[in-house]
Amino acid sequence: MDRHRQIIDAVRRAGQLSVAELAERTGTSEMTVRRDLELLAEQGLLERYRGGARSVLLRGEEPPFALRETDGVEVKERIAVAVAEMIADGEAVVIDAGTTCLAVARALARRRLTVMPLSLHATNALIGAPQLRLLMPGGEPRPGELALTGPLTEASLAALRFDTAIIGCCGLTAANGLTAYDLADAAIKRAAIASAHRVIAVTEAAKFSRTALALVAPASALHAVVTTDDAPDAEVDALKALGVAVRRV
Amino acid sequence: MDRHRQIIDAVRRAGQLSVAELAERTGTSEMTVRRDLELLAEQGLLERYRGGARSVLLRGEEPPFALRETDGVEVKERIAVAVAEMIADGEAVVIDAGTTCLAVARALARRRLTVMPLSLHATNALIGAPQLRLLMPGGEPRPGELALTGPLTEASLAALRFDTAIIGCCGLTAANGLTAYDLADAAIKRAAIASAHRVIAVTEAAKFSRTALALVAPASALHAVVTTDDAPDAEVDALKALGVAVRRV
DNA sequence: CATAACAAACAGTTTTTGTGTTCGAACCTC
DNA sequence: GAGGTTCGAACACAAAAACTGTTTGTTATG
Repeated sequence: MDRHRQIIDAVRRAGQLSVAELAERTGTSEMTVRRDLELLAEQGLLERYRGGARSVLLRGEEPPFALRETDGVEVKERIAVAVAEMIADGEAVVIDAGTTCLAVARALARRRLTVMPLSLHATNALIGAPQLRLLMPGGEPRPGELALTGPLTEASLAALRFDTAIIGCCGLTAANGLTAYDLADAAIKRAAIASAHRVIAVTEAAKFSRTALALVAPASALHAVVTTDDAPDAEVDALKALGVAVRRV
Repeated sequence: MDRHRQIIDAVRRAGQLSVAELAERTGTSEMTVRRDLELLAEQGLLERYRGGARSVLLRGEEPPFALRETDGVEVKERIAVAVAEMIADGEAVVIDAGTTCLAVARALARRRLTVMPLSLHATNALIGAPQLRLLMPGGEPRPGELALTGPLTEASLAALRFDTAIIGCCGLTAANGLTAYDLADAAIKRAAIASAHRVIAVTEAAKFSRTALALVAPASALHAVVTTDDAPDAEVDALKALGVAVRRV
C-alpha cells in the first residue's frame, strides 16, 4: 500500500519516529498507524517499540528480504527480461536466491526449461508452470530470505550439471570479485557456479560500488553480467577486460 | 464455497452433468455455473467439456490432491492432533506427502522440532514457524500433490537419520502391508522409513479395505498406526498381532 | 449454416476490508 | 504505587472488492 511505503521511507530516513508523528505525516489516525506498524514489523520491515518504530537498516547488515523485494521493481524486471532472452528453450538453469533472481524466475515461468531455484520464494513462483520441469535442491531455508543453504544444498548441486547459473550478489567489482554478506550463501553460490557451464550474474548498478564480506568467485569466473545502464563505466570496462560480457539494460 | 462443494458432489455422484442441470440444482444462473466450473476444472476437481462437466474419479486412479484436501477435514485433524501428542519436543521428524500428513505438519508448526517435509504443501505450512528447524529434501515436486520424489529426495533422506517418520498411505492391511498408488512415492516412503528410528503411519479407516499398486513396506515395519475409531476390528487386531501399536481417535 | 454453448461487458448487490472513535487494560516514569 | 501514556479490542461506518445475473456478440459443433 501507498501509506505503508510512506511509513517505511519516513522511518528509514528519520531512523526512528513516534506513532503520533507518523499519524500526522500520513494524515491518518494513530490507531491506523499502529495497525500498519504491527503489520510492517511482522514482515521485518521495521522494528516496533512502545510509542513508535525504528528502522532496521542502521546496522551494516543486508536489509531484509521484504524491504528489498519492493525496491526498484521495474529495474529488476528489466534485468530479468534481458536474462530470459539469453536462455534457450530446453536449457537446465539454476537460479540463485535474492530478489533480482526471483524476478528472473518469474520471467522464466512460462518457458520450456529445467529449473532448480535456490530459494523457496522462487519455488513458489514456479510451481504450477506447465512446461517447466522444476527441480528442488535440499537444504535449510533461511528465515525471510528462504534461501536454501547447507550441506544438503551443496550435495544437490554437486550431483547435477547445469547449462546456465543465474547468480545474484551483494557486491561485484572487477578487483574484488563477486561477494555476498552471508557465508553460507556464498558457499552455495560457489557450488552453483561450479556445476554450471555458463554463469550469468545479475546486479543493479549500486552493487558495483560495494564489497561484502564473503568472496564467492573472482569476476573472471563469470561469463556474463546483466546490469542497468547507469552502471559505472570504469567497472564495466574493467569487467570487459577480464573477458566478461556486460549487458546494460 | 458451499455451492462449489454442491457442484463437486453432484458431478461426482452423477458422473457427468450439464451446465443447465447444475444451474437448476444450485438455483443459480448458467453463467455462474460456468464460472464455477472453470474455477473447479482449473484446480483439477472436475473435467470440463462443452455443455457440462464430468467427474475425474471414474478411473481407478487416486483422486486429485485438491479433492482429498477438502474431504474429511475434521477426521484428519483429529488424527493429526493424536500424532502430535506422540512427538516429543526436540525430535527430528520426517513427514510424508499427502493430505493427512499435511494436517500433521500443521499440528506440529508451533512446536520445537526439526522437520523435513516431503511435500511443498507441508513446506509452505511450516515456513515462518519460529521454533521449528525446517529441513528441505531435494527432488522433483509432482504437479498438484507437490510430493518430492526422485534420486535427489532419496539422497537427502539417505544422508539423515530421524527420530520419527510420519507416513501416509493409499492402502494398509496386515496381510498386504502399506501400499501406495505411485511407484516413485513408494520409493520415497521406503527411504523415509529406512532413515527413521520410529515409524508412525496415519490413515483413515477407509484405507484398511484397500490395497494399492506399490508395496512400500510390510505392516511389521511400522511401530504405530494412528487411525479413526471406525477402523475395522479385524484389521486392527491383525496389526496388533504383528506388534504394531494402534491408536484410534 | 443453424443452433447451442460460450465469454466479455456491464450493472446491481453482497461481502469484505479498511478506518476512525471510544473505552478499558497494560505499561512506563517518577 | 500514582498518574499519564500507549496500547489493543470492540464497534460503527465508509470504501473497495467480489460475486451474480443480464445482455450482447462470438465461437464451436452437428
